[in-house]
Amino acid sequence: MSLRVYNTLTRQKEAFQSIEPGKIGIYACGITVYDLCHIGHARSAIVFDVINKYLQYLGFDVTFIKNFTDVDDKIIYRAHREGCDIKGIAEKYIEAHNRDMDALSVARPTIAPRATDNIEGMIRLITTLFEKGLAYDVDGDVYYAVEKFKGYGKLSGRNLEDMLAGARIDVNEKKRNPMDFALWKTSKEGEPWWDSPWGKGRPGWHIECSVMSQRYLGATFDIHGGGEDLIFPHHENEIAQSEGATGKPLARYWLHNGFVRVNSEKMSKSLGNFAAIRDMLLDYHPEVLRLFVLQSHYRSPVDFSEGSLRDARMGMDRFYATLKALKDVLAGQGGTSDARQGSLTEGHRQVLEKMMTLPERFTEAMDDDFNTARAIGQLYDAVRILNSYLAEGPKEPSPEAVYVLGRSREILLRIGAVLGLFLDDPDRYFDADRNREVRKRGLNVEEIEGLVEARRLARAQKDWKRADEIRQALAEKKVSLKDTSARTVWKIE
RNA sequence: GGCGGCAUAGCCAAGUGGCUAAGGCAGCGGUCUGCAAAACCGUUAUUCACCGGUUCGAAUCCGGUUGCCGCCUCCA
Repeated sequence: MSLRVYNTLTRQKEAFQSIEPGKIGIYACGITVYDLCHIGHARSAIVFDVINKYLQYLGFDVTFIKNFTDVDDKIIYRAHREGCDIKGIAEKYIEAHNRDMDALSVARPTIAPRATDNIEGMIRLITTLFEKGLAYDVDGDVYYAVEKFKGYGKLSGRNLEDMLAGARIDVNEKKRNPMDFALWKTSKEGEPWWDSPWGKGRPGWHIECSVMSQRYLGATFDIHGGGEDLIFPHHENEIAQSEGATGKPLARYWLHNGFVRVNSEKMSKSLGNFAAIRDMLLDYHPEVLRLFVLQSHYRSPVDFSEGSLRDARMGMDRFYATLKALKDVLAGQGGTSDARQGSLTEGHRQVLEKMMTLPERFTEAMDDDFNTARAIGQLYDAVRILNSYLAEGPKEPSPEAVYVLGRSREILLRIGAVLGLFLDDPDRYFDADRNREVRKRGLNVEEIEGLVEARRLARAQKDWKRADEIRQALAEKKVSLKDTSARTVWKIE
């Protein structure tokens, strides 16, 4: 089986074939840099990060372009409010964006171009559109004449008549058709401006993506992606601009991720349920966020809530508990073994063979339109197999077991890396998790450890009643204890 | 008003024509444990919103009904 992807343009899954063998160009619409990134940005970024990494895992040489739109009404407004220029706002939020993305283990794009570095290209493209009769200017504003582009509406599945029937379109006397959109706008007093054949002005919203995608990936490239809300008007307009100018298809496959909701309602500023990535990361390990996102298919809507994230945390704990067990067993053995695959006895061999089918089951899931949810199901299966194997084996693992566990861990980590999971050290993961949970619940580490110590003394005297009272008291604070032969470890439920 | 999507166990969520309807969380029974926790084993949907139809065969295709949601305006 080979890769199939759902193409918004054709509304069906198609066999994926790159334009150039072994190479893939992806353009993902980045953010407009006027505010902190929220979990909707996080979802989109994580989804396309996994797509990027998976294509690389398949052996493709991927060029991944994600832009910053750094000139726009909202940025101008923000700059006015904060008393600085748009460059200052852009720098601030690009830096914040990069920090958030790094924290989420989202790989940096191959190139992250900025709109304001491509003004000349925009002017050239608009000039071409003029030459093709697709653009017109009115008092320094330039519009795209959508009626002149016959494919207009093909991506979003609309036609101009239907859209005009909807009454929510700006009345703008300057436009020949209400659906025409701005390519270039006259700059008002106090707004940033660039010289152009149409006077001092600034670009419209969609033009930058047409220019930058063509600059870095050519007239036609493999994959264009973004959130589903960009289908219309943004991507529709990009198609009109790019294809209108070049006469060639802009992208072969259009991929769009579904929306994020918060507590079952749409995330919006007016509802006050905007969750910044930065704030979420105070409460959850970044991989908990990734796991949560990847547990649903990328095109389905996803609902963030405390409960759903708690479940994701439980799942992530399960993975890391196994990784910790593997780490501990292998550390005790120096991680090496003389055993060989061919000489393994029955039980060991079966476990290793199951583990060795994991990559192929993973690929099968991912090849089906990046079905990360199914892929994660396979990882849980693998974890259960390993836990069972660990539970059955003797305390001191045999060289065979060390070999099997070592190989298994490699496989797990290699696949996890494609999803951006299992990148942390298990001990660090649990330490950080405990600190976060203690802080979130306003608990006191010294107090908990004092009680744990008191219980240890009680247990040493076989005062089970006292020991159980302490356990009960801690349990009420959601602190669970685990007695091991050496010591008692605790964790927040 | 136009366009589109979704409806699978208590919750989350795969599966989109045919083996026993993945997996996670929660629950229950067991093993382990002083008691627990974790882990493991077993168990939890004869059924996929509802009604028709196509088919040897449908959760999966078609038509209708109901409910929820998104886009059509800035938006990942």
